[in-house]
Amino acid sequence: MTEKLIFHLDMDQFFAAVELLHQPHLRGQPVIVGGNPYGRGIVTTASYEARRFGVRSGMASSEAFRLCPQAVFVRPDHSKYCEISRQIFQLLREFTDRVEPVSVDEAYLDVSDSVWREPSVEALAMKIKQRIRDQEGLTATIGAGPNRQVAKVASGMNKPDGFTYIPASRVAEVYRDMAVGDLCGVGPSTEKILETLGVRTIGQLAAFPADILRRRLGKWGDELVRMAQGQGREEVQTLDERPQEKSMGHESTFSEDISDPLLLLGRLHLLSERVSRRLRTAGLAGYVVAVKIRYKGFETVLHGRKLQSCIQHETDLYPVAERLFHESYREGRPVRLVGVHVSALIPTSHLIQQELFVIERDATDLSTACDGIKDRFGESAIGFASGVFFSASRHRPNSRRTVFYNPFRFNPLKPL
DNA sequence: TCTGGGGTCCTAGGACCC
DNA sequence: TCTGGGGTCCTAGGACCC
Repeated sequence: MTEKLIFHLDMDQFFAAVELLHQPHLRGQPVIVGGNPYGRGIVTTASYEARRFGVRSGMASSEAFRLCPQAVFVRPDHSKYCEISRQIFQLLREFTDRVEPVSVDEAYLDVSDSVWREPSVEALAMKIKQRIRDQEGLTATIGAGPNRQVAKVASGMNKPDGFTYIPASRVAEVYRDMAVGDLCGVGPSTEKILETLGVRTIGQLAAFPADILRRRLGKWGDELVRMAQGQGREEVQTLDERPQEKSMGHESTFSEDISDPLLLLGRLHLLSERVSRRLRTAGLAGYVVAVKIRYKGFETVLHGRKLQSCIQHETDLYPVAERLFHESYREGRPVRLVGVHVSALIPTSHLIQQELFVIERDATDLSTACDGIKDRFGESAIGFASGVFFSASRHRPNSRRTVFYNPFRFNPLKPL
């Protein structure tokens, strides 16, 4: 059996790059795609110019603004990114039919069968990068290796617009002095645990006794050692092969903390509607409902329950969410976020036995009618009265337009 | 400084049954 | 009256990823 060759492709500063394509006059300036710097948003993507000021994705927008007050803040426009992403994935399938999307801007490609048509691994990677540049005007970084984990580490080594190939024979040498945090799956918490064991580099991790690690990290300990030794999954799953979703949910953070149960329930109602609409679109129903409440101070509680029969419509989902909310909400405490999640999903086509899936005829008719209106006029065109309060205030007429929050240009939120 | 929203996977404790 | 041990299911929470 010949060795596999996996590519990990990562678009460079994708959201920011797309914004720069649409607004070329912003080139060379620090651009931050993310939430309102005066509100509770976070940075989704920072351009490389903004990163020079220490701005990182995941950081609070307010913090990013403090670090880089001259930055141009742009509200994310996901429909724009999805469209370009779709075109890129289509292009990738010209090189191999084994493409696995990880997110809008990331994919694994199994190029084991196509690389032989090219003079080298690098030549194939350059060809793919060039195609993306020609067609979309965007740059990508590619990492190559014998499996997904190695390819992923490789793509992280040389960004942006880079290419790195780590053949199996060179993994140990390349990994030896790299930080354990460079492995995908090792976050701050695992890194801290490893540090207490005296493990800082991937080389040290590869030689660490697996049984000690297993005691501290469970199964994950074994997996980590294997990853550090350069082993990993080789298979790439195309969209058709991808397993069905396991859970679906929506949550939303208030611009200010709220402790009025009626307002909290109003938002829960709106979220229940959105979740059930997605369930219907996907042809799924779920047995487990959970409500999430994040209080002021970030303390988060999740309260859920498995139901006798599975549900799909908001007329079934919301009452359950409401009950769960009343069971767990600590009266009077300010809340920053609420969420509704449905899991233990099953395709409705599998529900042949009538008793397992009792749908009220009225609920179906109502949902179908609402879905039709939303399809034609948009998501906020119709909703339950208790949810509309937020719906109306959130969806301002110009909310689809890119908004500059930068106070030196235009600040719709706070006078200087 | 103060932390979005969409997910997946794993663990641990308690209930319950045999 | 006190007490096992294994297995499964449910629930809550945490770590991590993009």
